[in-house]
Amino acid sequence: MELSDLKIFTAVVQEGGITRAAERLNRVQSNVTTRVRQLEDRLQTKLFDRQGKRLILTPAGRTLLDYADRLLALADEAEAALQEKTPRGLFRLGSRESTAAVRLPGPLSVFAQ
Amino acid sequence: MELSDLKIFTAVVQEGGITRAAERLNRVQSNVTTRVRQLEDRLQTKLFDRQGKRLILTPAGRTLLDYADRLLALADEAEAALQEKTPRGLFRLGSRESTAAVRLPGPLSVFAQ
DNA sequence: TAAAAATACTCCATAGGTATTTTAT
DNA sequence: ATAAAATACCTATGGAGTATTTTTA
Repeated sequence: MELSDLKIFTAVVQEGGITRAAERLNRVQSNVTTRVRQLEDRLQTKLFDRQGKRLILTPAGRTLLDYADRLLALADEAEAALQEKTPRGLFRLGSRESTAAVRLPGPLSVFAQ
Repeated sequence: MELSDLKIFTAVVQEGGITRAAERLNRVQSNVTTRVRQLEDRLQTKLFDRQGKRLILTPAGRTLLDYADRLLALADEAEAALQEKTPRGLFRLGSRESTAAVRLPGPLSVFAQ
């Protein structure tokens, strides 16, 4: 199961159909159809009940949808965190005691809080 | 960014090297090398500092690791939830008032709580 | 010099596209 | 008759492997 599978799956649910989902995803209808089926195969779970055209979420589909939303949101958050230009992480600084006392308080006060 | 990328990334961190990660993943060393580099390219972020053999996590890598762990755990949880054989979801049941009063309390008590 | 990462290449699986058919409004 | 999903088939991207080279401990 990949994030791209979940992106396609949620698009189908949100758009209420494969064709419209494909349009939004800038993909082709047959591709979306196939990806959804493959996802169902891999998970060994039916995600939609096909009543002709209508695609209706199964309870399992509903369950997956909840997780998919959370996973995609978390993935977005991760990517955003990495784009942060603000320096992060541990910063070690060494100096002589005398220098530290005189020189460091000013510059370091920038990072207070 | 796909879950398989994150699986590879975390394996490299946990095993402390590409070769050992490759072994654990039943993949080949060059493949793991490439996947890690591609991930860095896509995210436009260096995840490791290469000091010769040694791979050392950058702060950004550290950040991604946290998210990766959460994402993979959540994905596992999702798959597990779908394998649950216990029926889930909304269950609608119609009956005549008289039937309901006499016939339903017994069977339905199974689902109490 | 031994062990690990990087590089260059080859191959194949599969994702994505085109065209058509089926199905249900 | 229309619109959407399924199916069959083709193409090509990129993931995975083999072999080799580079690097540093």
